Amino acid sequence: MADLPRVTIHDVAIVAGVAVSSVSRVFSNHPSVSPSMRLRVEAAVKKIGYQPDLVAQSLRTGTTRTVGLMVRDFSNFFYGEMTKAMVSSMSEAGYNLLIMNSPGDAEGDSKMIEMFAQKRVDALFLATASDKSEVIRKSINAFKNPVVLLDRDFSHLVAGRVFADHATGLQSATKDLIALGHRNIALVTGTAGIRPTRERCKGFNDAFKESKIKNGVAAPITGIPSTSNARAKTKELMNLPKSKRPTAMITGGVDVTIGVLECLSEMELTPGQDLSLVAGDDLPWLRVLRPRISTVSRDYQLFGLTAADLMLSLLSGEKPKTITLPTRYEARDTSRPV
Amino acid sequence: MADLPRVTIHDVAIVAGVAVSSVSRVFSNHPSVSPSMRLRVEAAVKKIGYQPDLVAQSLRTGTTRTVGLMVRDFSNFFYGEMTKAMVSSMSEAGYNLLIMNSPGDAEGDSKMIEMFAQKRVDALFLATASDKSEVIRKSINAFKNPVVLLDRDFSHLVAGRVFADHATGLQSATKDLIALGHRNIALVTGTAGIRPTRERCKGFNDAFKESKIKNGVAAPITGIPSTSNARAKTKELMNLPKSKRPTAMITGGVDVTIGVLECLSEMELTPGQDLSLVAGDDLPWLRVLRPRISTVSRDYQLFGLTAADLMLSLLSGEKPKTITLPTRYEARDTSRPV
DNA sequence: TTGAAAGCGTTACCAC
DNA sequence: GTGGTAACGCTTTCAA
Repeated sequence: MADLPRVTIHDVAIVAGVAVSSVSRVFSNHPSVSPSMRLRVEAAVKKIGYQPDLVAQSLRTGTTRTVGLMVRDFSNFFYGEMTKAMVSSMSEAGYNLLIMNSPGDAEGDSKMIEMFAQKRVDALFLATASDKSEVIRKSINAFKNPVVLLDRDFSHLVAGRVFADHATGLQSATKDLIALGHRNIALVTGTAGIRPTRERCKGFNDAFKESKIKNGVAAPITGIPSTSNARAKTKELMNLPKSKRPTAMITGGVDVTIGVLECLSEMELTPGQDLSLVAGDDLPWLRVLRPRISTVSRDYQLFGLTAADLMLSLLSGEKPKTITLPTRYEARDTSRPV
Repeated sequence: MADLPRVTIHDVAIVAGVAVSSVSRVFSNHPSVSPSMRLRVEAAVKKIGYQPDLVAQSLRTGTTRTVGLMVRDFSNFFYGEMTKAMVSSMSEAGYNLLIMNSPGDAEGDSKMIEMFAQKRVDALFLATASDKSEVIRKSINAFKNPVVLLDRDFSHLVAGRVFADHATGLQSATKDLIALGHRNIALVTGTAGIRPTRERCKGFNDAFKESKIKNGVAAPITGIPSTSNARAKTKELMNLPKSKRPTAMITGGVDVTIGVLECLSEMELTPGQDLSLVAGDDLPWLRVLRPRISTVSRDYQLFGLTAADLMLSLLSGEKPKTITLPTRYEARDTSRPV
């Protein structure tokens, strides 16, 4: 436990018999350093095992080579895949990721962002709990380094944005179900406070408008944040009198999908038979389920990769832009005629 | 983009008309600071919107209140749940998590650990690619702050350890299958370079030894790291002539489970009917699968929580210890007589 | 209780 | 090309 004193650039200077500034130059590949100097310094470094202190470097240079990442739920498969891709890309470029859980409320998110600022991160990846909150918007605005929003759409905010085109996928799915004769379709999804939900609702509603059917029941059910919530809501829907019960369901988000499936399986209802079902997000294990569930899918890792690329471009001084990634509706065994 | 100069403790001192040291004392709740001083400083802080610079603090105090976390795969459900729990617990205690992907090889892991050291993290959570590598052992040893190993068991290393008792769960599962008449059971799992695999093999082999059956084929198949590998290996096994084909399979790890299920479903083989199957790790969606797959389950979030608690105890100066968390075999529809 | 000043380990400017 | 030195923003003695 004896805290042996740290080996500093000073020690290297002494051992090599040169000035600290020269040692520093060697490390930063400064143009004007003689070969002999480089050799002496490198020998000394090897001899005493010096490693630069990144904290001191940060204080001096004002850059930490650390980027903050805040999401709501790391155990969510989408965020897991995304994080994995981001960590790889960013670390290749010499950046580390500092992670925080979004507390789930605006005040909390705001505090987190300020925390990141105090840690002096060079940039921020953000999937905030809401993208309509003025408090959050303010703290993002106060943060003077690059920001990339992950499927969040604050207005009047200079930031990079990566979007998934949920609307188009959802619209295709809904149109297909309508074409199959469904009139009462339930879209069960998360809070309207964030973009993905709003986009899903939009695609859903647009499909109904477009097809001009009468008696269509297109009431998106939002505010279902968790697996257990989704399970309960599904039960409620399935227990409705037959005339009011939806003949098809569309889920929004991975948690909701699991909850809906859990409920159906509890109630011994078979999707594709007792009702039609479209999962609003793809999951690897959906492939082993029988019947095969229709999905609106997209590439999660690509999302992370794209966000990282965008971030690196911002970090190198380019202008923020918005990139929208496609989603694709895949009809499988559970898109059936009424 | 005009980088307005940072508001420092110095500015506060000037505005409040006091010394910087006094401002510092107010912030660190030093006992000897008069109420009037506190008021003046707080007013000044509010007036100019000062927020302490954590990097400068770190350099001065030698502590970053940042803990490193290295795992192989954030998209793995287990690590996701674990990470989530850790981030919560640690951040409650005022610590942030800096994350890195394990490159998957010893040299890479070693470099990452040195990187963490340069970033001066206060401690390290580690799920290394191997726990038999001397290179990795050395870099962990060179790291002078607390370390908690996540289901990794380096010998001769002072570190906290959190283990899952895979052996017991696997042993129960294997015994059950043997009792059901299975003699040729395939355990398909990851690399033997890490503890979970070794423990699973141990439990598996112990069950065979203990039951003293003759002609038992107990050859664990290790070195299957990914979903696609598992799928290929399963295909190979299922295509074996009937006399050599296993009548039961046990998977080790979440990726393997998915791969095996994918293959079975491709080959139109039904677990519980065409062969018995035990998933060596639980997953939330296993509950919606029919037939219901037998599993060896454990509490993932508890794992993260326990690791965080252990870490905090180390951080407060307590001695490292090893905590082993239970696993539980749950026979469901896919543990069937031969 | 308060203030002055040293120093944490770097980098970058300025002489030489 | 190299060396000295002043910061970076903070905490922590040490005096007063």
